[in-house]
Amino acid sequence: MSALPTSVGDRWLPHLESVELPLSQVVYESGATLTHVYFPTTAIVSLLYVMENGESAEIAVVGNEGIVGISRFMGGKSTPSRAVVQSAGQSLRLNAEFLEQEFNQAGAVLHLLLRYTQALITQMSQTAVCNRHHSLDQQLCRWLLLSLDRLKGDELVMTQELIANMLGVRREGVSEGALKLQQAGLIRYARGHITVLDRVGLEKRACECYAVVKKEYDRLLPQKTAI
Amino acid sequence: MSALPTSVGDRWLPHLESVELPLSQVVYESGATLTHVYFPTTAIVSLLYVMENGESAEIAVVGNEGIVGISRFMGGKSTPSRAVVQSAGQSLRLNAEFLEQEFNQAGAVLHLLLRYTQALITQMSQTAVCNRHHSLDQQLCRWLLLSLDRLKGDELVMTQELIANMLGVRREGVSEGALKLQQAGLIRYARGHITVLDRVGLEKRACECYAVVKKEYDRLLPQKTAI
DNA sequence: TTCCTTATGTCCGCTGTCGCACAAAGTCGT
DNA sequence: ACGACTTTGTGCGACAGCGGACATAAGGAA
Repeated sequence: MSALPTSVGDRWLPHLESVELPLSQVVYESGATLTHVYFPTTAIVSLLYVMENGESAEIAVVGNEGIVGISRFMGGKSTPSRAVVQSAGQSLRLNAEFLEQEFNQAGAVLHLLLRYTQALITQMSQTAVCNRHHSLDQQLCRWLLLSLDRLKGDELVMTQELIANMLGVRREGVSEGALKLQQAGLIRYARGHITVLDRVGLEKRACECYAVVKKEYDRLLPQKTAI
Repeated sequence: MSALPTSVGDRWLPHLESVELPLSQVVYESGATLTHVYFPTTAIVSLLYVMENGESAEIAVVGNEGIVGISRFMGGKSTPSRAVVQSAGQSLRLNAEFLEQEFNQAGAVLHLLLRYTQALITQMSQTAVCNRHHSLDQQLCRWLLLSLDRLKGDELVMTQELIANMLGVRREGVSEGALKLQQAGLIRYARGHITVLDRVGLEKRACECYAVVKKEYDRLLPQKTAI
């Protein structure tokens, strides 16, 4: 965060410490609680996800424009993406300006919002890893499970075409994958209706990505959350 | 954010509004400034990235556990990933507890940190899209450019093996890609040293992902940032 | 019922990337 | 200068997923 140290100036200076970061040094380990947050000046740090089998993929790269360790704390007005309803239903809605006022007073609500953001970031990272390393069949299982967790019951109302669009693959690939799952007795489907028969079986076929995301959501957003 | 509305209670209630979200509705469009933030109850909303050619990939899925529109505002203590130094050099370091105290007082520093977080999220999203849809050659160009932006000069000190690990691909693939770039006169390299000769040429060969990420970093973190 | 639209099943050749094996060339320590 | 190690080049078979073309089947509307 190149502009940060100089402008914050006097208040931060006594707490800022210059360190060397040699090649291949692990700045923080998966799952570890950070003791420091880093603002690289000339170093570049890669955020990397390492899978169970040792394969890995870079999620992002951080240089002097940024911060390593955002998980230890957590605006523009828009984001370069689109949001599409994937399943019809109800929703609550809050005025953004009001939310902004709330937010400016910080407090417990703020921290909840930020924890959710961290969970969402985990999901995005895992999506990147999954896209790189896992088969269409595995990704289909992951996707079904993630959707199922967000619905009551065991039925999804969505066509294979829609799923293909969400995963960014061909519809035919989803058809073949779904057929295998049906033949294995894990799901049953017909014309836009998918019923999950064997949830545990799906979890076994899915890659680790589903479990990682689920675990992190549970950790960061326990149901008993009280503000 | 299932726990949020009930616990915040009286203060938020007058501002909360229940709406229907029909299938295929666009909740917010790429690049648009949001007027509302959504807390789905029974609906599921997919965050989708649409490429220039119309192909798309889902970045994340949000149900009643979450929020649609985090870009309109923005804590666990760790994250399920590893951070590895990718290029030796110096760095500043700030005590995390001190940062947390600063943070709790909100203010301008907070907003800068959150804007950076949003830029980082863009990079993660784009990585996921890129992994899904673009060739190794394109991704190599993107990666070289992103790294180059974080260094002074035009030379990268890193082996093709390391690059392969970062991209999550085979070393041989990187070798072939690098060879093409050298034969095209865009780069020159030897045993862990890569010199970029034609930056514009690299940008032309890269997929749109590089430009999207760069543009968003520039928008959210302009160099003249003052606190 | 009949027709039309939507959803799913199946086949084929093509291409990019993988996994593996090994050669060639450069660098470093002694 | 020599050997050992690191880095890069190259060839080859295997295979997942793509693109395209069609066939089949299940609602829904008239």
